[in-house]
Amino acid sequence: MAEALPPTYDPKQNEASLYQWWEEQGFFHADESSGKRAYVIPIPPPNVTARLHMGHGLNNTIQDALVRWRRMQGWEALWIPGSDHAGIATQNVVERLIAQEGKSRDDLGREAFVARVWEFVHKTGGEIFDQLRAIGCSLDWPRARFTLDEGLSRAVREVFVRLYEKDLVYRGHRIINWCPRCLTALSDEEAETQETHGRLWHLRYPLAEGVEADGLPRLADGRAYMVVATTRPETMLGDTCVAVHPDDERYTSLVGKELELPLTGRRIPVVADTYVDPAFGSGAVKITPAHDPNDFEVAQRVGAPALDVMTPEAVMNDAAPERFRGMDRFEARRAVVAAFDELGLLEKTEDHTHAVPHCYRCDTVVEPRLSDQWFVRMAPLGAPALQAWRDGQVRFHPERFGRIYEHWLENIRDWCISRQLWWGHRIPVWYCRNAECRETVVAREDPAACPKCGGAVEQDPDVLDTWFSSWLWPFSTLGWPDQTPDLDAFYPNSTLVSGQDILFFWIARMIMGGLEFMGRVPFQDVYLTGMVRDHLGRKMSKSLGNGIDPLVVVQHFGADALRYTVITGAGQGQDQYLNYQDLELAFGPGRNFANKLWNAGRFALMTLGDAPRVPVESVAGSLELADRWILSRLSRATADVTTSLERFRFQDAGQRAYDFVWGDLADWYLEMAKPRLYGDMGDASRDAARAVLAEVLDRSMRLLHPIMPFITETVWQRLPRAEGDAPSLMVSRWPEPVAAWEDASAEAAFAELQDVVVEVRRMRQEYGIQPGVRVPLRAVPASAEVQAMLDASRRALGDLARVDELSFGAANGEVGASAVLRSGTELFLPLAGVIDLDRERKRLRDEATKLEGLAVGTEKKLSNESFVAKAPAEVVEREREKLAGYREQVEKLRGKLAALEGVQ
RNA sequence: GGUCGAUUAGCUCAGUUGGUUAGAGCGCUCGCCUCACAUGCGAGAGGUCCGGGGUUCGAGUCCCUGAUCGACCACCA
Repeated sequence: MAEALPPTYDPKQNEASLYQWWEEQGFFHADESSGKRAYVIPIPPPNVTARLHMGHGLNNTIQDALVRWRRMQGWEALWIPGSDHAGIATQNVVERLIAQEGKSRDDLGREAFVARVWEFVHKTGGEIFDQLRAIGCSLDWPRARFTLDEGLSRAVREVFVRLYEKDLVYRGHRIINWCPRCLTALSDEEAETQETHGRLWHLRYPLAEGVEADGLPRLADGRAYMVVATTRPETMLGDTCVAVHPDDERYTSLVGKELELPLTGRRIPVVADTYVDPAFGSGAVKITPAHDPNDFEVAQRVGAPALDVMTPEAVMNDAAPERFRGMDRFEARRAVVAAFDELGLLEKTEDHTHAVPHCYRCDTVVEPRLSDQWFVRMAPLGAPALQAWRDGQVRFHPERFGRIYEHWLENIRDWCISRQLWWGHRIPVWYCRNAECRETVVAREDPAACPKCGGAVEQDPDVLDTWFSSWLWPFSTLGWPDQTPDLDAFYPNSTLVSGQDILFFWIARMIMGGLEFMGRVPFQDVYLTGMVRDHLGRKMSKSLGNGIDPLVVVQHFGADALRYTVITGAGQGQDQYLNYQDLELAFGPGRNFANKLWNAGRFALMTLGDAPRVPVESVAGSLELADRWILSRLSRATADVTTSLERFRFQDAGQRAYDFVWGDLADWYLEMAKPRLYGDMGDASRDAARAVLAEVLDRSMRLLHPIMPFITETVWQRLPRAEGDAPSLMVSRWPEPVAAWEDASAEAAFAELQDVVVEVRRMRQEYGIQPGVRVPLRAVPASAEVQAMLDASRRALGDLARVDELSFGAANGEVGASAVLRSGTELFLPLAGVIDLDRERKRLRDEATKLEGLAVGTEKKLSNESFVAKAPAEVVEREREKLAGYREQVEKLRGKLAALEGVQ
């Protein structure tokens, strides 16, 4: 059996088949009727057309680690897979596809286009699911959902109708963010502001003919004028007034009078509104109600009309003067500025940095546009969501995101949910075509006719924002609005793991939705991951070509290596940096760790063989120091890993398990146990070592399973099974710390042993003693206890240190290498003739000097009255002990030096 | 313009409520193909904890301030 295992672990041979076995065995399935406490994670549904990237790799690994851990702890753990129809994104992809055939969506028509998108989704949509399988995600596949499937569509419709009935959804004629490329409205969140270096143009608006005023500058022809500043000069074509502050004395006499709007021949009034900041620019603001949200509000207050001068594509329309018609907005901008300049109406141009909103899907500059759209009234939904956080019903990790959430909710604005797209949930609103009636029908079932007049109705052509289905995810996936067994068992969910970028898009809205429709927060904990960046700190992106394909990593390093790397690569909520040019640097350590586990397993197979598992309790009488030490360390590691997971400290959990397995178990215990396991130390000793080794390895695999599921299962399957064990590690029990194993004195004694061994190795290295050379070691232990420990570990110590003869006794000033350990134990290697005595003298002197320095520092500290008076007694006591220790060591070193005096 | 992060070894990161000589991995140097593992074993070098003030017996840790990088929010045209 053992010989069959190659010395190097090959993840490719294990992972896919292991995953398939888990899935076939039904281990991923959560039973809604088990009655066990439920642990549920709502997956952030990836876009249906998405391919897995490192961001998915990170947050799905964390989710899987949590689900696997809770499942092992005995919870009914549910993780439902799903994907998002991703309205704009998917529609854009398909539009590009058909564009290659020389067609537009209008050529196809709505029905055919939507059919085409479905076809595309069915063909490529499942790809990301296979990729999640490849990294080991234990998702309950038969429960997979899609935001546009029948059930979720019903939930969306129910929610829209309910909100309409409560007057929380309404149709409004407002300025919204409009993408002139996608030709749809966007929510405020979908308009991403980018810092842009632009210009601020100062334009002169002359007073209209027959209007006079004092104190204004004058043009060459004698007309007085006002100056307005703008970053978007083309919008002046749609100006319908100029606003000044009512208290601005420069302009009070002008309020109510008219200006001539250049290039248009229109006369527009000067109005007063407190929105204007008199200190900024000229203190006069051009008002373009149809193309700026603030201007729109000012116009509403002062009763100015709105004049839309652009087409949906942001091309100047027929309302613009003829010479500008048909011009793109940026072309018109240049033309307007040139025209002002020509007329002597361009006062000045300044450089100006400001935030410009861009479409989050295609990066086109957003054009504010006046239109009819559907909105959700957010204030009534936001208040309970804010309160829930304040009450501690929802907690963010890291905590600071709570304040960001709070700030957003306190300033929440209504949510524009209608999109002028074809791919998505059609808005369940019908309008009566009877011009006399015009009834609006909002209904759960499609109406055949107008309920008021019996006339024909037509459905609103728009669809809903993609996020309008996502915010229902935690309960819509469980069958809501029906009262299903799943909903009973699994709502509320438990933990949400997500990127920070969708805190507002998704997380905050889910909390609002959960409270509104289910009456309870959808989850208690929210863990926000940082971003995966390249080694230069840049976002990974297709255009920069600096991304890392998780599947390539799985191929070359294994899923466990990927998972280990992302788990241990960043602190809570911190960004992670990975070098796409050197995958070995990033993922090598994880692969090596998996290989370490593999080999620990091989070692166990070779030494434990097919012998039945013996419980540790049954060998309690013959446990040796190393046994007691490793069991104690294991219990503490178990407690630490569990605590770290509970606190969402994944990096700590991974690191702690790694340190235990590699640093304690592999480096020390396995080495010390070898002679015993080979039978050199007698049967009792061997049996004790076997029992302990089996126990410790078993528990180590359990501890690491949530992070590295494949290798741990692979090793665990080959270990001797304990009575009544589960068929798979993934459904076995999470280990508990064992108080009875924790043994401070064993740990202290073993630490002394480690000191001895390390020191011997150091001396051998220092003096270049070849591995095969036998050198006698003498040790003068500080106490009978250490003496006993050294005796007990004699064989193991010899093996580790590669010192074949050990003799314990006084060194008597004999020439050789020597060392004094922290415990006071003195080591001596008689090396006359082997070593350079001058070098040894120097080493001893240096060591003594260093210790003297430390002693002086400590002495000074202790002679400080304030320290002694104010520091805690135990701290002072510790300092005293330190000082005594330093002095003792210095004494011994001096003795050694003296012994070397005069020796050649 | 607000708010919030980050800055510790060449690189990627830990460092719990202030308290032994600030840690790990990778890289580097040296020695090892030692019967689980060379994806390994052993030893070692390497740090003004971003700068400047302050509080304290004591500061990587707390306060103030500056710098650099980053994120989020924001209607100053």
